[in-house]
Amino acid sequence: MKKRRRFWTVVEKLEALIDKGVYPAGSRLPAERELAEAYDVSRPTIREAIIALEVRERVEVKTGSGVYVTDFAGSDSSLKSISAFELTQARALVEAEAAALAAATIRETELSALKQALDDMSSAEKADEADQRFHEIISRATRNNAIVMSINNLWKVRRNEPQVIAAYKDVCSQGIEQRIKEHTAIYDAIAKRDSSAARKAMHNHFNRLINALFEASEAKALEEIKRKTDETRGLYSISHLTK
Amino acid sequence: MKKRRRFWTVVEKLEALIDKGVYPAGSRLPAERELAEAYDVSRPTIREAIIALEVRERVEVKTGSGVYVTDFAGSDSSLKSISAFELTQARALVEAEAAALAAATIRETELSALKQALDDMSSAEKADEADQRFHEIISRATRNNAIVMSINNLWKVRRNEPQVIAAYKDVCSQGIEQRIKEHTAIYDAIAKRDSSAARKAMHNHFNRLINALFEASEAKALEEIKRKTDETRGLYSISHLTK
DNA sequence: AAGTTCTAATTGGTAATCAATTTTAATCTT
DNA sequence: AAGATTAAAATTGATTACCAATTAGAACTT
Repeated sequence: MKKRRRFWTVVEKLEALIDKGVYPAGSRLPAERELAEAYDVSRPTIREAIIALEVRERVEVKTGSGVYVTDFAGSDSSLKSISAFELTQARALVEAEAAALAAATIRETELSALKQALDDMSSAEKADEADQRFHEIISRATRNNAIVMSINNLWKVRRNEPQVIAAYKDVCSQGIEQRIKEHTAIYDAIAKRDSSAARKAMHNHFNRLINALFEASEAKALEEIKRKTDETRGLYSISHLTK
Repeated sequence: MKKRRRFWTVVEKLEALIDKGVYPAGSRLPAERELAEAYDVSRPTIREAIIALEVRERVEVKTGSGVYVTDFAGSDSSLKSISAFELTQARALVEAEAAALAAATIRETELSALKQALDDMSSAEKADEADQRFHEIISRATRNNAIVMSINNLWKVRRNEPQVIAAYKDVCSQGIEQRIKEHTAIYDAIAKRDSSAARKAMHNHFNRLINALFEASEAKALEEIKRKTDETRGLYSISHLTK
């Protein structure tokens, strides 16, 4: 599986070095010829890699001078380490309002699709997909592309941020019937076109999630403390001396 | 000002042709050598341009076969034509909740910065910048990076979507004292740590904006109708015959 | 010390060449 | 004639070598 073009591997290596701080923001990269020798590729290949980094706005090329690392500090604030708590709180707020809106604007066909998603949540293998579908139907039912975009972006964080994925992993699997119960409440409220009930039901759903996240993280924190304590205990223990 | 590297001009031309539909999604671009001749540059330069397009995910390169245009239809759904109404509604919902949260979590230093932004709104040239700063301080005061991200993304739409820019242009300039009044109400509510008042004040602010947008678009629609009517009248008029 | 000039380093860009891969067409086999 | 095999053509992948344009810094002059 080495069919990828060479410059991509150079891009990855250089980007890793930039992220690692070996080439800090504002600093100059080694000359193209040096890089070519260092990575054992030709100069055009290095040029291609630099162009890729330039398109990604990681570096800036100054003719006759060199390649300089872009100051990327604030620019990538969109991916500034979002925790599972933050994400869930944000989702609670946005999706609750979306549900309230959707209760007023949803169509019959969407309502039946929502029911279908709810039913699909019962089967274990479809559950996660159905969950996502459920929320997406509601977001689209708002007839507001800005809201759809916002919720989509939050889902992107949900899918891409490692710490979020890890945190949700522990929580999602447990309490399936509880999850279905909450989604049913959301569905019922929307079906009744009751905006404030829909908002409340959605809030309730996410509240439970946040609490579950809290408990899980508490449990993990306790475990961590215990582990460290054990380590320390091992360090200072004198039991091995008396054995 | 032609210091830009050559491949960028090629990138622009090719991207324009792709957008225009000359090279539809899935179709193959001409061979590198043909492109090199067509744009009167060398083959490496064409390669660089293609790499730039590849990094942007506009094309896909298949070794020995050719360069194919990526199907970009659904991928860019995040920017699926958001109207000023949609954006404002979404901002109303999200920023109102942010204000409610911020009322509980804001610090004194942020509060004074908020006051500063409020004062700066009085001077005409700083007004827009101060407005943006005002809302950003609130979003950051939530201590929730997911919310900050969501609001930032909505601001991106605000700044980049042409139809949104045009719609806001007509509205923002008028009613400056009204705008300050609304922002003062928001500030007061947050300063009092009154979450529901902050939410309400923010809602009120955006409601006025939506109404203003409505009026402006109505006025424009009327104008458009009148223009078209005049055109038609001119077309069918017999006045020029009797003159 | 300040400004100027020159030189070396660096990126910008091209041409020519060969390798690897894919597509296409021709050829062979059944 | 249909299908499989093979060969050729087309295309991208990558390198070497070369020269031009720009920049940074050293050396020089005043």
